[in-house]
Amino acid sequence: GDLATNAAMVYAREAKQAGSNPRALADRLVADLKLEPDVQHAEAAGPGFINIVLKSEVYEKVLKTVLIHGQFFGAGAPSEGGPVNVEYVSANPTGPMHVGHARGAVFGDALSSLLIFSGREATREYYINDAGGQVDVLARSAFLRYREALGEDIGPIPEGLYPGDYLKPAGESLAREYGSALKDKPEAEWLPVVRKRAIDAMMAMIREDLAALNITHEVFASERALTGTDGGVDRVRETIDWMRAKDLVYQGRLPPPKGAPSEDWEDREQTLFRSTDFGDDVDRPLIKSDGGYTYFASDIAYHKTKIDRNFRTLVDVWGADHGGYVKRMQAAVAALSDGKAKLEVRLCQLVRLMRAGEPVKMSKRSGDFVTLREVVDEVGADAVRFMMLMRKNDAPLDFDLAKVIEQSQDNPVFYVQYAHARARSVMRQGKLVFADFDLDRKALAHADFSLLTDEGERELMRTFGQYPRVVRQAAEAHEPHRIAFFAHDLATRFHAHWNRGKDAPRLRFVNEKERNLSYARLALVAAVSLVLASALSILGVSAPEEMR
RNA sequence: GCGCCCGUAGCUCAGCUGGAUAGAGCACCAGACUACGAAUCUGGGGGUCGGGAGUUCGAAUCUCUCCGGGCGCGCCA
Repeated sequence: GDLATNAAMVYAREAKQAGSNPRALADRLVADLKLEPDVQHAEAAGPGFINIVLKSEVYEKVLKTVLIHGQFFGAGAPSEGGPVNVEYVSANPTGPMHVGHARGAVFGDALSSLLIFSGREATREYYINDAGGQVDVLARSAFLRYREALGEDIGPIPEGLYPGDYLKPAGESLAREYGSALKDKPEAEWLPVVRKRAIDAMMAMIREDLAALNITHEVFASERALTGTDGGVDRVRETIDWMRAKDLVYQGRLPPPKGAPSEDWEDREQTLFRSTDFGDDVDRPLIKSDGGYTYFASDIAYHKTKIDRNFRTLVDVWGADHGGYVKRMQAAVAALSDGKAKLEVRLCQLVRLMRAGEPVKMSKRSGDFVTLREVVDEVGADAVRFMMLMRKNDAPLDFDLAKVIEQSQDNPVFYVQYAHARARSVMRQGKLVFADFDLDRKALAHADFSLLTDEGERELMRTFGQYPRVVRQAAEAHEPHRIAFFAHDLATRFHAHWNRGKDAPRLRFVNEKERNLSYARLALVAAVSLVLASALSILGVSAPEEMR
């Protein structure tokens, strides 16, 4: 592939420059290619194209390499480009995770795994939005549950509060610890206590939701801690002062907003970040009229901690509804790092949860939304993860519960897992027929690969021979879905070749009369299962020995 | 009005960063189980890659411009 492309490019360039005879150029290139050590045969095809056949040693080398390195076949050389900071899941700690959150979570997690696999360092971070008004609403909602736990009839949950049952345990725990001591105090006194308890309870729940999806973060950063409101250093203030000293912040006025006319618009002087100097459309306020920090201000402070921790490559995974926020955050990172650090933002489009073709309604306010946990319990973590990764992150995703459980070919998770299980099954069969076979992968690496001459076998080797390249390119492009498609492709070719053996018994992997050939073919099957397992492990999906 | 994302088979989506006749799955039609696992496979029909212009030897891919959809547009996070 690469060779032919390069040849075509050289051909085109020279043909253009010299205006010389294209045919002669093609012939010369073919002659050059034939001298390449890996090339067995080359011939001119269409205009500007050359067909190349590789020597069989190339295939044998790939197969041997897989068997020697196992699941780490395709892993890159140690880090070039420095450590990467991957921030994902921006769920507010006001309730359980829902399916929309899962997409960014799975994407960020798989991206991190992919980067690490390809030889880079990556740190997974979760930014807890626990500083705004929403957590006060959460606290008031929890306070109701607290009174309820004390035996009070609280009636229907008032409009504007979180109605979900998930706050009941927090209320009960408050009742156990404080009895009725908080009940009649003014809000200003109970709010901090209840808020902390509620946030902790919600974060514990979210961590469980994440764990159910096999997602872990190394760093949990609290916005509230950055603002120093509960004691501690006010990092946001420090950051704003630091920026002011560098003339990145000034006092000024903004033009009124363009879109839908807002009635509460009030022209006033405020603290602004010069984001327009770094590519943003308008300068952005850092301090609200009530004196509190804007979300942007604390987010800047948070990203400064990343730069201070020597990260120069930052990846943030957000929901698509935060798209309007990208430019200003990139401007901030550029300003904070003198342009040395780069922030890439991957936006995840919405997930539409479906059941048998019908959209499932999800409304957080009303409390009747489908939680991520419910979905994971219903279809399993593997299915959720794989489905989320079978799409580019910037395309919308329909997630149909019925189809995921269906376990048909409509469901790529089972298709790929089945290929792996089938490969393992063939290995077991081989051991049954030839009890003395050593099927350890390093032993298999000494099989006689020159016996593998069938085109279907060659095709399999060609396919997983691409794996290192796919990994490298997926890592560079920050696109873990390519790994999912690669795994699916390899699974397809393996299933196809397996079925060829059903029609033509001589192609079967295990033939009692063909001892050496069977051993070589089992080596091939082992390689398929190893590469499939490797790809699945990057995606965080299990590679089962059998399909139950 | 402005910014970002998307538009590829009836449906859901790939397309290896510009290469050959644009590919899968679902659905539809016709086939393969006395089984190394049929949760699989084989074959078939189905396309002006939203429209137009440009760059290039060469465009689904890059640029511009329309059309259509999604998200966002101080002091919500």
